[in-house]
Amino acid sequence: METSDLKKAGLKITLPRTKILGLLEQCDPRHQSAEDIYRSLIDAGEEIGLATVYRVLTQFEAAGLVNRHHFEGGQAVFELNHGYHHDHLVCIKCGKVVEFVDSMIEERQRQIARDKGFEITEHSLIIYGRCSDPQCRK
Amino acid sequence: METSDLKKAGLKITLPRTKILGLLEQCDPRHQSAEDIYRSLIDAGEEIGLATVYRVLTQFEAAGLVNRHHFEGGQAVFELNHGYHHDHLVCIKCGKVVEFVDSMIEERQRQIARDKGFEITEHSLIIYGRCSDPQCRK
DNA sequence: CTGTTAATGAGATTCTTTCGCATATTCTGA
DNA sequence: TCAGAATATGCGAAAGAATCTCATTAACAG
Ligand SMILES: [Zn+2]
Ligand SMILES: [Zn+2]
Ligand SMILES: [Zn+2]
Ligand SMILES: [Zn+2]
Repeated sequence: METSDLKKAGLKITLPRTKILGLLEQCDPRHQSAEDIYRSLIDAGEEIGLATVYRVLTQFEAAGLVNRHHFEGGQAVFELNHGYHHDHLVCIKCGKVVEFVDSMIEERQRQIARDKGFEITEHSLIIYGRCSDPQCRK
Repeated sequence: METSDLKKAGLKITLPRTKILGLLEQCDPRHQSAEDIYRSLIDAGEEIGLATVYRVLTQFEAAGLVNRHHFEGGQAVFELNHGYHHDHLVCIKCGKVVEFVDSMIEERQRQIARDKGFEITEHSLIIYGRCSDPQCRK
């Protein structure tokens, strides 16, 4: 992901935008809330406002650079769009997020929409559970 | 659904609870927000507080009488639990909600969770799109 | 460099949901 | 039937997430 993508989206290349893009690029917490990003930047000594983080993420979303998901529990999470659609498994204990794609599920959804006379625009599939960490299985 | 279910849940049989249960019983708008329910009751001349509606719905949910879903757009919606699990198709134009069940999708989810080492507790599958109404297809 | 235009930060604001508490209602069992 | 204890209610305040307003600052085309 590069700053040139910002240009393509008609967005000026500004410090806040490049910083946020930088944070979104990390793979470790691929799914981060606006507040997570804000905290990371503040803790790193950057001067940025929470409103800017929300604004920028919303613009990135509109430009297709980022996807927003509403997992349970308050804040939306954002992730860099890495090209292919996927769904999520979320651990209700530790918050771990695992991505998956299942072509059978995708196909069945298309079939169901067809049957019910719907034109799909998008979908959200989130499986909640306890991950394999022993701490989470207690 | 009867007031005896309230007793079973350890809840006193009060006017607000029976009124809310009554509204949830209707099939027409099966999926209603707390505010929808509040408005219906106020418009019907009942004296009730919004906080009570939220409180009661949360208790109903805890008792397994009601399910809460977070469709896009602000408020959560509630529906009477009619025994069997189902997922939802939501029209982004008119808000129409269609329920469906697909055993293949359900099975694939179990399989995916197994593969990833997750113990499923629940899941949320919402398909967004435009329904067959010509108004919604423009 | 400089002017125009867009972007930012801070705080106020909206919207949804929950809390706290004084008052009112249930319901038990005398 | 009627206390009295235990719960529930309504109201307003408060919390939490996200957006808006607007004066100030930064980006970048020329
Ligand atoms: Zn876990
Ligand atoms: Zn993801
Ligand atoms: Zn429609
Ligand atoms: Zn439903």
